[in-house]
Amino acid sequence: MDYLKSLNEPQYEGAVNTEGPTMIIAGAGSGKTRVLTYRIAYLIEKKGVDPFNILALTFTNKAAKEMRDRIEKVVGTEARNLWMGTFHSVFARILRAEADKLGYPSNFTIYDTDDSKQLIKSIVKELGLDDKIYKPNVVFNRISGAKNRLISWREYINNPIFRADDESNMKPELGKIYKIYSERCFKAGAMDFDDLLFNTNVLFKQHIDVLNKYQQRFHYVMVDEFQDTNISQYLITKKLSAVRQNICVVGDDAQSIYAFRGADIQNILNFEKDYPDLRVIKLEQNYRSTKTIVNAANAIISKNRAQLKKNVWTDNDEGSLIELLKANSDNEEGKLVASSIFEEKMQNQLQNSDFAILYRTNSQSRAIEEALRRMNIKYKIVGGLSFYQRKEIKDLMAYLRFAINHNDEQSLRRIINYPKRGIGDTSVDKIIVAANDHDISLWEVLTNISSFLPGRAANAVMDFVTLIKRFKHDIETKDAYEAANLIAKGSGILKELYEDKTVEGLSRYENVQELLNAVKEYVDDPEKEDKSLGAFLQEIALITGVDNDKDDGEEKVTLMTIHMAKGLEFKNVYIVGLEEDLFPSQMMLSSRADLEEERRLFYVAVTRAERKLFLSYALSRYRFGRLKNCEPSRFIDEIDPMFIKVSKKYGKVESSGLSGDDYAKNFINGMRKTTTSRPVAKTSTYKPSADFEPSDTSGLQAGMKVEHPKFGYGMVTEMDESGANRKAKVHFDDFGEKTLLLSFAKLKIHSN
DNA sequence: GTAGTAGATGTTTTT
DNA sequence: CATCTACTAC
Repeated sequence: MDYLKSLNEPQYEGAVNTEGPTMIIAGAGSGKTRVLTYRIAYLIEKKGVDPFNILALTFTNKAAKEMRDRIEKVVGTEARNLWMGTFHSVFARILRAEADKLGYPSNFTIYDTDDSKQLIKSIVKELGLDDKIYKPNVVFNRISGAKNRLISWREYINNPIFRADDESNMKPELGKIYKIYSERCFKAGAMDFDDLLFNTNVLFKQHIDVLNKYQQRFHYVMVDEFQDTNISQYLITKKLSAVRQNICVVGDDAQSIYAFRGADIQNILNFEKDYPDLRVIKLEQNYRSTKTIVNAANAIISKNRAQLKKNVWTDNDEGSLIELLKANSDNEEGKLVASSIFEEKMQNQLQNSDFAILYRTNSQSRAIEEALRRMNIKYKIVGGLSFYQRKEIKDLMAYLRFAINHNDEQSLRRIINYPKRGIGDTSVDKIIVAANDHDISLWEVLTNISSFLPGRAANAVMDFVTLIKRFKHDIETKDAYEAANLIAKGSGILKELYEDKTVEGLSRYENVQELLNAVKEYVDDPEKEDKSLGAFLQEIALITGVDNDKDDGEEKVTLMTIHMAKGLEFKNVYIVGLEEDLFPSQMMLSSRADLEEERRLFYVAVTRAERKLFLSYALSRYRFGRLKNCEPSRFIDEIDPMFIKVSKKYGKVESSGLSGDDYAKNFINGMRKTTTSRPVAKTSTYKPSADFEPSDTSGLQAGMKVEHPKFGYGMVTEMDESGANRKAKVHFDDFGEKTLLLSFAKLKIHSN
């Protein structure tokens, strides 16, 4: 038990108190994974628990794999038998085994978000509804939200509150769409991500014997990142541990960043009520970061209203100040960051892998990438458009999926006319309508197509059916690799891509080959028992971009979204694009709770840094083909200026406006004006006059009336000249109180 | 009814 | 900037 000696007191408590309900509140960088790892190792080694009886749930496959590796290092290969994985993968596995009890085939397809949205889109179209009002995104989120709160379509339709809510949002048909969506998924033998959890709940509720079986199996249940669980997930773990009560959850309310996915911070805040004899352990010592970073992070999160009491502190050095870089444009921002990395590397003997660049949205990576390439700094992007989301991969996967599950509507839509075989949209719509109107399966329509379509189209469909039957035969008689190869060739996808000699076409062809290689690797892996194509598809259905990152051993700077940065740490971290409306995102600013989530997101990002933290923002950004004005993020103001050093070295803002890159872009776009302003928030009717000319703000004082090009008229309530930047608090008529950095704010002084 | 093309149109985060 | 939509020609 040597490893236990390396733990501090609360960590040790967390590792050895294995019986009864336990909640570990783990501040950022406090060694939570370590505690969880040793806890499991302790159970196996000291308590002699069979790994088969331990269930450990994580949020990403990566986290699961990492923890399994770490446990394996301590207890050896026995750790392989642990039930460890994401909620989705563990319960998909259980659902496959019990699928018949819910009326699903065991080879059910898993729809990703893309599939779900496509299906919603076609349903909206079939119902003759306006897709400007019933936007697939919005409808999907509403359905997803309902499922995550375990509200079935029946309950949804019968609930007057939802109805009233939807009607006031001008979307009275949402319940109907939810119903049809659920029915169509069921008919297609498909579950979406939320169904994996929703249906597990249904399974455990309807089949007590099944629940009992798994209650008997899992003697110990552990949940990592508990703050990110939604109700649906929480209830599953609660049910599973109901008999033995050995449930241990680890989390940090300050790091809850998945509310948009239904994560409910109340889970962690209310856990105590559900388990009155709960043991609560707090890990408050941060081992990762400097005092400056810990304090700056605490400053941000302390502004949140709902939180658990916790005092994160560190013994580490004071460290250097947080550097604030400002740039004229996103391209210049990229250059600043790239050259800063270059210098840091030289001065402090660091490697590329010591650096991470974090951003709020994936699209922000472009400008950074360009700059890094120019300075010849190697980088890798984690996440983003994952391999399995690429069109060519999805196409081939659709063939594989459909050859296994002949009722998978979304896959059929993808492949029935790709490559082109003379079956147009109208025919496809007819097929799907026929299946629904006559209440028969898609495959039945396809195999009896002459009753539904006129001659020419029917012939094309019959050829397609023959093709699929052949593929099915291949799958049943050959291993996954051979079958996939035959399907790639037989479908015509390989030929289609091979003939495309453009750069993109070439890379698509290579990607398909890459997928085939992945199948081969799977088949050749001695640890995999089931070598069928079905088994392969099941395994990769829940794999995402992060898990897929291949390491070729080269030292690289890591680029990723802040969400992906969870659980990682780097010596130097750059957070870019710290602009109002981008981070915090304007889409999130509908309520105070949403702003709190953005703060937690920022907190997570900040605490990734071990030694140095760089914040940067651009005053204008080239997005979606347009150049837009930006303002520095309010988060900069929420950190005590004591911790910030405005970098003079890099942040040279020239008054002339645009850098070379942007001039070039403007020229190409034929734009004479340097910038166009961002659209104003919905509630506002304010439009700045065309000749808006900012005034000199040097004499600005509390009580003065001002005009802002975006926020309209307001009154200065407070001036702050103490820090590096002069700031003014302004109460705007339409937008409430804002803090403005005066060196950037475009203000017109009207009177006093 | 299908295929090809020119023009319009969004754009958050992840399992 | 890639994807979707509307239009035209077969």
